[in-house]
Parts: sequence; structure tokens; C-alpha cells
Amino acid sequence: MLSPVLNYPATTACSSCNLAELCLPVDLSAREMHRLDELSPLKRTFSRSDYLYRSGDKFRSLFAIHSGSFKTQILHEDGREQVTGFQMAGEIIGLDAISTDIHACEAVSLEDSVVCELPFNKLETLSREIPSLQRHLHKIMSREIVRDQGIMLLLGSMRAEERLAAFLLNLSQRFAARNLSATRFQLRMSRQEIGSYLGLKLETVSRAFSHFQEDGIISVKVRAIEIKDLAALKACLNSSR
Amino acid sequence: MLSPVLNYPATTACSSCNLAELCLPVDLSAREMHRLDELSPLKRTFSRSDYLYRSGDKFRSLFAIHSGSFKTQILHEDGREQVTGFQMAGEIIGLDAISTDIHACEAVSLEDSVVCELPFNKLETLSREIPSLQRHLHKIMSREIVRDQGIMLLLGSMRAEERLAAFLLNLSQRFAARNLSATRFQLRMSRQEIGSYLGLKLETVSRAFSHFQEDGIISVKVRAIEIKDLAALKACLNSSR
DNA sequence: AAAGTGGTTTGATATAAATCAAAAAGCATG
DNA sequence: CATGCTTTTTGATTTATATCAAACCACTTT
Repeated sequence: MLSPVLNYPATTACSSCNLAELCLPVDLSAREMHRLDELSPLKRTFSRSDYLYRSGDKFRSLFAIHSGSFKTQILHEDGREQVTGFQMAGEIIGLDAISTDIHACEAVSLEDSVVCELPFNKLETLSREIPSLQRHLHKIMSREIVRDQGIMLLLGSMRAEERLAAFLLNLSQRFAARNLSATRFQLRMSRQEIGSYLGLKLETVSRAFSHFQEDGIISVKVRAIEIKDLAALKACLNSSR
Repeated sequence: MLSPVLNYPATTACSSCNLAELCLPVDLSAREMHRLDELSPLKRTFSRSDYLYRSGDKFRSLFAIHSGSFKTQILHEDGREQVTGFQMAGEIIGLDAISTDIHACEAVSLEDSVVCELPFNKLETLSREIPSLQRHLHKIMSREIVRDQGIMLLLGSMRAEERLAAFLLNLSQRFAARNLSATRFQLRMSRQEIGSYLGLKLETVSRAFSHFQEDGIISVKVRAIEIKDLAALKACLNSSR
């Protein structure tokens, strides 16, 4: 028998997807809420390692992650790939494609995931009519720019263990924001994927995990992480070279 | 006697700033062009090392660089700084601040520069009324995201000489797009600033320049660059480890 | 022209992370 | 539950880049 997720219809009208709260948390009047229905977002489901979109695909929609998680990565001619982010529920994905109408990177599901598809031309039309939606869209795009620049700081000026500390603290914060434990969580990505994201080789990532564990800062059982000393982890970040 | 630039009024109505062509190259009807006047952008002038804005400043406006160039950088608590970009004429700066209404990074002039100030609330209002302006604004923001992700690839997976080659090729393209020479130009930034941008120490940048020169790929006289073998420089990029 | 200053180049050495390699641990499959 | 396959860990060694240090150069000030 197929797994529940595989049985789940691949595409359904997104009635249960609370757009206003989850995907687009904007304060709206009842009338504006009603206008949002015009987006008529579709829900789509994905299994681990399914592609949400590929580099080169025509851009039509942004995607709001309803549940599960994804990685985005860009491919270099010579086969090198760089993971540019890990996205989880409530986050919007696909913003890079607006600039050229072609997806610049690819998005791959890290587990069973559900996504709301938001047709971008409808989103633009609506955001001309609903200023708070317009503002929200701008903020989402700007937040992505700030996030990327934070990663540039990480890649450009941090040593291996600082990078991993920053990565774990970022995950911790994002889990906490979803009312999940900030100190115990499962990684959904491999050492190799973490390494690509952090500009390190997978062995270096593994060693950094081991070192944090030796120091009693975290407990690692492969992908099960427990942060035992949040303060110490934060202190790693400020220990410049 | 003061230099012409210092004599120039610090702030004037931007009548000569052809917004439609330079800052916001959008196809507009005559009526829409007229609406754009509502932006009434102000021109401001800057000398080398003047701040356009600082980290923590309240966000009010985007800035279109009319002439000259800037660097943007983020500051880490412990004093480390990361140059996140070098911007030149025609480019828009300040997008990071939209997310929080506070500037996340700071922008510093690298030479005598002139900037058009574009009040963001007016820009939002107008872009609700002029779809092509709205689309243009979205593309500008998305382009910044793509650019940043390209730098993540550079920082995360390229060796020192590849990074410098990518940097020089990027500058070359941008000069060419401005009808300036793609092969002979003056760097406006120091080795230290290039190093910060590329995640390298200044000595490493200097050595990479020297090495390219030894190989006859470029000629370097401190900040005067001549690219002698564009193909060879491009080939560097594909020589992965 | 001399002196001072900040940026750049070059050399010698140290070091963090990559690479190579093998063992160990997880996880799915028959 | 034995088998194979993938991921992770750990160890030994290499290497690219950082660090430290000094000389050099361009530019400004006097």
C-alpha cells in the first residue's frame, strides 16, 4: 500500500490553507480577505527529494510552505552546487525567479511536504488593490535580502565552528517561532547539505558537531540534536579569529 | 577653494535626473511619466567615505545612484565587517531596510557620488497605480536576491583566484553595460575592501592579482586594471578544485 | 624635496580546513 | 536478521589561505 502522502491528491483547492495567517500574515478587512480568495491557491504535496521547481523552469508562482521543509540550491556549470537555504513551514520560496521570469535555483523537498502555490500575476494584481498585502510582499522580499547578506557575513568571515553555531542557533530560533522546541529537534538535511550551505566539507561539519558534543554544548545522535548550553553556543559566535 | 562637488548644493530638486531612463527604466505613457514627478526625488552629493546611511538608521527612501559608486557593509558585534556589495551608477540601494524599517547595513561612498533619493512610501503608492512600475520594483528586489545568492556560491565554493576572477568579470560586465571599457578600468575600492567582499585577506587578494599578472591575464598598476585575456579570466572560473 | 602616511606587494611561517582513507553506524531490503 | 548501501565519524596527511613581518610605492603635507 502506498503511503498516505502518496495517496493524497497531488493538487487540490487550498481551502484549509489559512493564507492570511500562515502564508501571508496580514491584517485585512473582511472584504479584503474575500478578495484574497481570488488567489485560489492550490495545495501540492511532495515526498523527500522531489523537486518543487528546477533551475531554468518558467516562473509562474511563489510557493508558501504549508508543512515540511525544502532546500534551495544553485548549480554551477562545472557541477558544483551551493545550497542557498533551508526553508520550513510558513516561509515563501521562489522569489529569485521574479527578476528574469526563470527560476535561478532549484527547490528540493527534504521530507514529506505540502506547499501552497500562489500565482504571481494574481498576487501582483491583488497587492495593487490591498496596500497591506503590497507592503507585506515587499517586506518578504527584503527579508530574503537581509537573510542572504547574513549568510554572506557567515561565509566571508566566520570559521567552521562559528558557522555551525550560527546555523544551529538560526534553526533553534525558527523552531521556537513555530512553537516547537528550541533545544531539541531533528535535522532534515545531511552533513553534506549542511556543509554546502556553510561553505564547508561534510567531514568538517561532522568534526564540528563532535567537538561541540565533547564540550557539552550539544548532544548529537546523527540527526537528532539537543542544545544543552544555548549560552555557550551563542558565545561561539562572538569568538572571532 | 572648495572642489566643484563640495560647492554643489547638498540637496536639490532632481529635475535633470532622468528617472525613467536611469533609475527606473520602465516603459510609461506620457500620463504615467507625469505621475512619476510626484516622487520629486532629491539629489544629494557625497564625497569619498561619506555615509549614505548607517546601520540602524530609520528607513525612508531607496537611493538610485546617479554617478559615482558606493560600498555596502554589515557590521558584526565583535567589530568584524563584511562588504556585501559595490554599487555603481544606475543601481538601487537600500532594499534591505524595507523588511524592518531600519537599515540593516551601511552604505559608504567610494568616490565623489550623486544619488537620487526615492521616498519609499511614494514609490509604493505610485507602484499601486502603475503596474509596470510595480513589476519593475519587484524585479529590482528579486535581482538583488539573485545577486546575493551568486555571492553565496562564490564564497561557499570557489578558491581565491576564482573569486577574484569572478569579481573582475562582474566589474567588466557592469562597466560594459555603461558604455565604459570592459577591459580597462580603475578600481574604486582597496585590496582590503575587495578582500572583505570576497571572504579573503588583503594579502591573498594582492597575491591573486600578482599571479594573474604573471600569467599575462591582466595588467595591474595598483588600482588601474587592464584585462588582457578575457577568455583566460573566464576559464579561471570553471577550474574547480 | 623631505617626511610622513596609508595602501600594496612580497616573503616566511603557521594553521584551519580539505583531502584521502577506512571504520562505524544507520537504515532499507530480501 | 543477515545483506548491502548510504551516511557519518574518526584518523592521518596535505594544502590553501591566514598570519606575521618587512619592504615598497603612491600620495599628501610641510
